[in-house]
Amino acid sequence: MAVVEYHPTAYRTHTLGQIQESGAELLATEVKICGFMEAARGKGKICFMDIRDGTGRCQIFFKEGAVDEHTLAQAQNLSRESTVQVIGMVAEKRPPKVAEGEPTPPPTYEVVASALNVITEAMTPLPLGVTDTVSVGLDTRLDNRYMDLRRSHVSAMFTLRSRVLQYGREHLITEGFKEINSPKIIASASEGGTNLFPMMYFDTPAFLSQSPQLYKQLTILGGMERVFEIGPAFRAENHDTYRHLNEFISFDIEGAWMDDDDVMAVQERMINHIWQSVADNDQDQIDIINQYRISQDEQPITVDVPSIPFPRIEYCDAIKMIQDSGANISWGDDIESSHCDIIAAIHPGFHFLPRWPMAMKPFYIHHITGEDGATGEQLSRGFDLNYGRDEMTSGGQREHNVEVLEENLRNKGLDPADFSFYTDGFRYGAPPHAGWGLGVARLLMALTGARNVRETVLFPRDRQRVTP
RNA sequence: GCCCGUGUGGUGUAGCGGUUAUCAUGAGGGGUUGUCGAUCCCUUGACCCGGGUUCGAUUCCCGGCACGGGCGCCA
Repeated sequence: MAVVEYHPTAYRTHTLGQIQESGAELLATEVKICGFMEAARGKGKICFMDIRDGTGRCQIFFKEGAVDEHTLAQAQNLSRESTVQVIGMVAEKRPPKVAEGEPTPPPTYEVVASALNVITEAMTPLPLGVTDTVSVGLDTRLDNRYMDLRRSHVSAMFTLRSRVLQYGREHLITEGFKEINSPKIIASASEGGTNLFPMMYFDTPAFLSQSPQLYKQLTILGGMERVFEIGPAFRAENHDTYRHLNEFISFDIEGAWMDDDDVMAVQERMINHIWQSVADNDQDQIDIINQYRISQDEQPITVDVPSIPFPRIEYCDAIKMIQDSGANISWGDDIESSHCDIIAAIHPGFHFLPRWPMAMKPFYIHHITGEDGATGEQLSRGFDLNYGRDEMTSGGQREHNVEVLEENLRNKGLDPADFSFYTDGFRYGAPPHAGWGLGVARLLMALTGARNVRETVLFPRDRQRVTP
């Protein structure tokens, strides 16, 4: 992971993180620092102020004599979450009293203030307390996300989200994938099936894209070999669950000269790399989340790097597994949430579900004629990746033969003519190819133990919420 | 969209056909303190909206709105 360097800015010479990390070298150095005022203790001749910036926390010590009376009073009466700029000297903090026999903790650092500049004063009361021990409802948190984000475990969640995307990118680049951006305003349904959000594109009716699928494929037809995209997808579905949003970030790949097994292998290598990198670099963020979880009487989470290959449970075997447990399901039925619970009881971690019936998969999924399931019906080269009961990914080998593609479209009740912008791309030489789309928010849920996808999305969009 | 449940200070909660409506956290004031989940004292602030039943509704009933859980569908 790259080393981060914070250069001085117009407002500060050092970050609070730098003061804690390099306090020993900075002793007796004058620094200018900024932050949100988290807590102020002391009403007499002294005041201890904890401030927080995006890199860490620091205690500021105000004392009579070092600052004038007005400054001391200002520090003592400042409302929580006000933003301040402080000038002072770095000093070693007096160690806290430790019980007999306890080891002395390593030195920490503070700033002895000589000047305080209140940048903006926070209104009171706060819509939710940043450091309060009371729990806050999700709706209140989302309505006031700017304040919720100041809470350390929430901040840790989005730091991890950034890292997960970074490690995912990193891995795919090492396997030769190039990052692309496909249009989100489209003229027609890209897959059929789900409901799209209609919109007006000047005078032309258009839609928000539900998936980059067809565009990824066009880049493969264009010879780009291996591509990935991390971008939004929009679905106008009336679902209302812990794992659905109407706008979500889809992490997609597509690769030429590959089949479904090949891209499953890419995916498990990528997830393994992400988990391994988080375990190596980001335990501090996991610790912050765990500290909060413990305060809420929840089990702490551990980053268990999943070993590869992940288990593969073919559709036919999954149906058998579900039937054996006593549930009522027949070949050709969808595997529903309650069925996923049955599989998850046996395979609690990541597992692939390959070889679904062709009838249940979209038109662009490839099938090998004669590759039939238990009841003699055509299987596809489509697969899912689940973590526990939750679907993370849908993917597969794509159909590269234009005649078969058009036949598939007709079989799904779609008119090939509506897809000519896409099917025409297959008429001039087409490589076999495969890919998948992964829900980033769901992957974060798997990593962090979040039980609601809204925890892993900054400003979620669901049926009831378009704001903030 | 369907089924079930819940709406009480800023936040999170307890509770009840007639209460001084509980507790925590916060906010305001003060005391003490090189503090560090600071602490102690005082003060402050709430029953989602509309209709009905009732002598009386925050409590019961109906409707609305909002939220939570489950399901369908999906990533």
